[in-house]
Amino acid sequence: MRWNFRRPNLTEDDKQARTMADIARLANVSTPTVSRALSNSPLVNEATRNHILSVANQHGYAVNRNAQKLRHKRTNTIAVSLDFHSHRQNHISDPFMFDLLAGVSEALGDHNQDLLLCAPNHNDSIAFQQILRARGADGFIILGQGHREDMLNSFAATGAPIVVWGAAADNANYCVVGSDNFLGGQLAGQYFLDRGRRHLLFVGDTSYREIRLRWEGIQDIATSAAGPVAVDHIQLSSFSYESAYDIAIRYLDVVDDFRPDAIFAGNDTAAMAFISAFRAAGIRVPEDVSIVGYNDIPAAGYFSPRISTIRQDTHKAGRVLVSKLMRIIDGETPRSARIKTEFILRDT
Amino acid sequence: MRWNFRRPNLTEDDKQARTMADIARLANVSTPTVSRALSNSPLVNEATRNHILSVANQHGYAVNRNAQKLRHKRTNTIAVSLDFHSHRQNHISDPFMFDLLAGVSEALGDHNQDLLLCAPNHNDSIAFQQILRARGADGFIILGQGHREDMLNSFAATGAPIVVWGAAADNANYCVVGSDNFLGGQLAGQYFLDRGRRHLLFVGDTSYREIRLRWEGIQDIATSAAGPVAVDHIQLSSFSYESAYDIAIRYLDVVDDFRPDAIFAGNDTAAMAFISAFRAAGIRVPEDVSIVGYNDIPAAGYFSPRISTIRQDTHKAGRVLVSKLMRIIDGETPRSARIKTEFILRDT
DNA sequence: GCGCCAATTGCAATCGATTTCAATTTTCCT
DNA sequence: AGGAAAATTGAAATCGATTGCAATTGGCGC
Repeated sequence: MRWNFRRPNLTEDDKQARTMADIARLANVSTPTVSRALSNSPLVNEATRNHILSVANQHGYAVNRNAQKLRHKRTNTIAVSLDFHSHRQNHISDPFMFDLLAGVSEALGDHNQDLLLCAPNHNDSIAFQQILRARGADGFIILGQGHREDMLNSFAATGAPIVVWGAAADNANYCVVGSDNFLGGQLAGQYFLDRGRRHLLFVGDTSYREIRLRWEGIQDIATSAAGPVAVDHIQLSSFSYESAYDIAIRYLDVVDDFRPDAIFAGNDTAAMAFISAFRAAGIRVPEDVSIVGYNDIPAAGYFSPRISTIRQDTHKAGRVLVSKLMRIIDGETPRSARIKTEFILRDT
Repeated sequence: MRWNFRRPNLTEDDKQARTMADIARLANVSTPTVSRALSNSPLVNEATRNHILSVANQHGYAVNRNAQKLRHKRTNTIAVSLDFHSHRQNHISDPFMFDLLAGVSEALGDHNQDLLLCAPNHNDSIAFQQILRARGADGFIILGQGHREDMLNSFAATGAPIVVWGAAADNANYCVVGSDNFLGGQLAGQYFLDRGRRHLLFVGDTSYREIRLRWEGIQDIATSAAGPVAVDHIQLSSFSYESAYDIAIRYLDVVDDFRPDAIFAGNDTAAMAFISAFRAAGIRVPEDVSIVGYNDIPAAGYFSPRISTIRQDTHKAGRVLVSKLMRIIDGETPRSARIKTEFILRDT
């Protein structure tokens, strides 16, 4: 029983100083007074408080969070749902989610909230409901791409405090924070037009709303441009490099009438795959084809050629998600938000 | 107050069915009976249990976990410490930690444990102790590179149930799970020798024990080889691509007597940086120089050239970390473990 | 019909904190 | 000095579950 080992250099009293009652006894006061002292209540005399605090410190006392949560009916815990499984299944290798999680973790720390990390097995809201009902957390931050929107709507309709990373549907009744995907598409489109490109190609899985918005952004720029601009689209079904590479090769085989001079990829990995495939086919990048990715993953900066891309401020995103959720828990109904999205010019 | 919204299609009773007492009243039994029914105690009559279960289900009842934890003095929660801050600061872009976290998350789920994600501000054990004392978790899984080993030793000495990802020091009194770094180094070294390479260069920050072991592994192979084999070393101080690239360039400038014909990099990102720098200097890879990385990040597979590397089974790692910790919590003292480490042959 | 044992069930105490309210002491003013 | 008001403190109830022990019921053998 290694963990019952007791540090040798502490006083006899210490072994029992685990509860508030212990501290109270040691400090010659009652439990309520200890409680008040520890929570900085103005009701307790300063001298008394200092005494209690020093006793508590000496004994390395920490308030039992479970008792506290039970009594307060508030957990100061936020559940973060991250679908590792589909992340793996879709071969998403972008470190994007990790950065987002880091931002959320940091922001929750600033708000003194604990982070309960959940990986929902099924994409239904029952598991979520249970966590709330069991008072395991006060609210939810839902990360990961491609949520069942109807599920989230009904979950939010129960009054559950949630914020969701992604792109908001028009009928969403919950708070969504995400990149400005439409703008991202416009930025890429404008860049292409500025370079005189006229045959644009969008590569990405438009069954995801976020990706679809990127597509719509580039279409928007194309239609409002002076002169004719074509926008084609290749559907992707996986986020993996290999899959994108295969699709690029197949595309080159099949299509011989239309040859794009600019490609906007839904993510950087796909952009790299297309560059490799095109180069293998003797098409020069960026001379023959301009390429823009999305997310600005580290590899985008050191791929050869260095990939121009759309960057979103992930750290800020985490912060915004948390602050929105805290406001929801406090009774407000903050609006959905889009975070800053910028074009990163590199070689392609 | 959006979250006080009540679903309209439920019965009147429902609004009060939040506690065990509510369910007891609705089922015409006492609270202890409900408790026993829900925990599948053999003490309760089967018919009674079924009735109670159906009532509880109907009302979407979930046991209050905080009350339960308080009473049981066991939280069924594992704290996972992940130092996002130093991760960012060191510009670690490998998705390695994310994969590890995914594995841990999945394994904890299988063990019915909740995952409390902590990002310790200071690298001292006080914050950890507090979590244990406050009964926020039953044990710790510590991820991330470069822990203060003395800190972990003293933490473990208090009897805290912990497992640590990394490489074990000889005097470590806690359970460590990690890649077989020494073997990884040997594998890389053997590969080089098999190709007839004689001037090996190790690139990595040997102040990390894990990295140092990789270095020692390749040295081991070199010294036991037939004939003379040189092993040089370049110290890295950051995990970023840019930093490694700069160091590679500087190295090429300074050194003109010794020209390595094989490079083993402490991580794939550094391997890519060195390849780029060497190629920019007109050195051919893999013709003039063989290169092996570590971790097998996705980019290693689609960098050009595709990078040979050492892969560790991250998912397995998460599983092992968790099972070791559960055993520690159950009173055993499992031994440290190394997980499978294999050489991945690609172009370099 | 009676006593005994096994099977169910409920009462009350408990886990460790917080909060209401009452009790006590101090302070301060006239 | 007298007394109201303010400042401290503690007793007891409470949060929502679990468990030891006692109480009730039914079954069975004789």
